Amino acid sequence: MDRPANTEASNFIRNIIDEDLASGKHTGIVTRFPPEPNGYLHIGHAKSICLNFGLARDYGGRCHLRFDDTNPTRDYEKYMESIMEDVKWLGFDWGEHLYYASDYFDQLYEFAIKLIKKGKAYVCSLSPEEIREYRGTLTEPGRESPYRNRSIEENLELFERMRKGEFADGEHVLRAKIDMASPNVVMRDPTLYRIRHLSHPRTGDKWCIYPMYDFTHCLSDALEGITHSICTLEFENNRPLYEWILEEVFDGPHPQQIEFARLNLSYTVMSKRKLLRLVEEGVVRGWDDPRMPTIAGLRRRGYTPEAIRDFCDRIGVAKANSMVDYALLEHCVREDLNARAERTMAVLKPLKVVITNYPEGQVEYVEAANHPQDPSMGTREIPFTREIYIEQDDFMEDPPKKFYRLAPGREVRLRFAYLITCTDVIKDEEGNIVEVHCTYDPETKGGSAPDGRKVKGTIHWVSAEHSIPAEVRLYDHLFTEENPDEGDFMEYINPKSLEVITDARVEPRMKSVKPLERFQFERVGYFCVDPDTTEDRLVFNRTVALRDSWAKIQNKL
RNA sequence: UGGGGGAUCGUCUAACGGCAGGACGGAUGACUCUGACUCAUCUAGUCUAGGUUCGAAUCCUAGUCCCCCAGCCA
Repeated sequence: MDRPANTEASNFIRNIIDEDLASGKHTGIVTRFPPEPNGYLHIGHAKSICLNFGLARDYGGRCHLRFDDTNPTRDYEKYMESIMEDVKWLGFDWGEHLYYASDYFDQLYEFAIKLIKKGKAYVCSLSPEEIREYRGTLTEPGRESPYRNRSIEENLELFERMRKGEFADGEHVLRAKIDMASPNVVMRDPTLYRIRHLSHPRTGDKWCIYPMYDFTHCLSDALEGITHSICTLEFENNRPLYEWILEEVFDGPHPQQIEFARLNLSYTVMSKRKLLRLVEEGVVRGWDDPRMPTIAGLRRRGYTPEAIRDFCDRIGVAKANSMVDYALLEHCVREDLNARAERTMAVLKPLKVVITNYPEGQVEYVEAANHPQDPSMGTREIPFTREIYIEQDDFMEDPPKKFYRLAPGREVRLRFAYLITCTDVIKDEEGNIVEVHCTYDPETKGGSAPDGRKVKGTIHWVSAEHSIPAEVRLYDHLFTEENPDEGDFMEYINPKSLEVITDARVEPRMKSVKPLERFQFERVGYFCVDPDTTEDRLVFNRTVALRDSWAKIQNKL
């Protein structure tokens, strides 16, 4: 069911690669996906993953997975596994090319020494506050550190003593000697190494000095032979530094940094910090809550890797900040699931229907196609009985003109079963409809009338006796605002983002489903079996509702 | 009133001096044992003002608006 990748899609990065290949600058390409393992991957990362791995695939190159673990952070390891799982689940393979920035610490240290020896780096003993003051502002140049002109020998000795652990955190840093008057503040003698007496999840206590991102990233790219180092827009200011470092210390070919706009999706937030807050403050049930834009959340919600990849192909790659409509993601998953999801009938909000002329105790089975366009998916037998459930929304006592479902005196088709006509409406003391009585036409088994009469409406149903109960979780946007980042996002949390239905009824065949299996509940939507499902409790997540043109008509009435 | 980027239908994105195209959304209709799917038609755009040119989204000039940068985070 795999759709071929859209390799035609043109974007500015492909144009650059095409030129590099045509000019002979490169004979092949190498990209990388370099997450910092301090959070779960989200749909924004998926854009980067699809871009980097997709480029490697389409140009016959390779893409590395590199954990950017430069900062000694305790919980790096707990995220690494989920990141690898998510990348694999999305359908990408880094093969042998799994790397860790921390693997380069030895080489990075040597590069730092080389820089010092060239007189292009120095140990600065200003305090963090002083460094900030000396840096100047966006409109005023910075001032040179009083330690800027230490001798190479002194710098070498100090840096060595930093490495040996002779100083406390914050006492000294290694800085590049560039230009304190640069209009680009990134170039005002940026910090390259800082002291951190912390053990690193991968290098343990070997180091107490750790390189900064700017120093690590360009050299890691170069060491791995990356040709095109693709990152997001906020690193544009860092590109001159990326190039400066390589120019000063790296002898081989230099990777080219290219920046693109990160993904923004309407009605959601994407920053790790904000997603973490949602988890920590209990707004959602965890990183894999089906309302989260995380890969784990989307997976639990029932999204397929194919749908996510298709989405990433369709949104394109450019440099302009943009906000993609959530409806596009929904379109992609509907398109994929329409083709591959087995159909079944489920009644979310049951209304009992008694077919008064159907023999009590009788059970017969009707045959139903598992997919209307794909006969290879087979058929199933569904029990039909005197008492059934239909959707409350499929009955109206006093229907408007365009309503063509069940109503007093109206005939509709029960999907795959019989034509029934409503004869009575039963209400409780408060006037609520509790039951509907109908008669069926025994000549219409299977759903068509021998006399050729047409019925406009077809509704879904389940046997009252044979159907089994299920919990169904309906989801809506997590935020009420299209752009929750404008203002305090916590104020825009959608109180109705989750609706739990505990008394839905599903076909008896659903007894044996497995977590993450996906179905289309006919006329309702696409649903996925939640891992909360147990032997005696079925739980479904609504991935996305079917398009509903009746709802649109209703809105206009 | 520093520097770096960006601006094309409502949204996302193509067009590299030569017919502004696609997708999503929206609208209308056809089909239909899912008001689904599918199909058809329609909708709607080059930030502004000048200039160069036979011809400008594209080149030039001047504006406007938006984003990023002052972590020993990435």
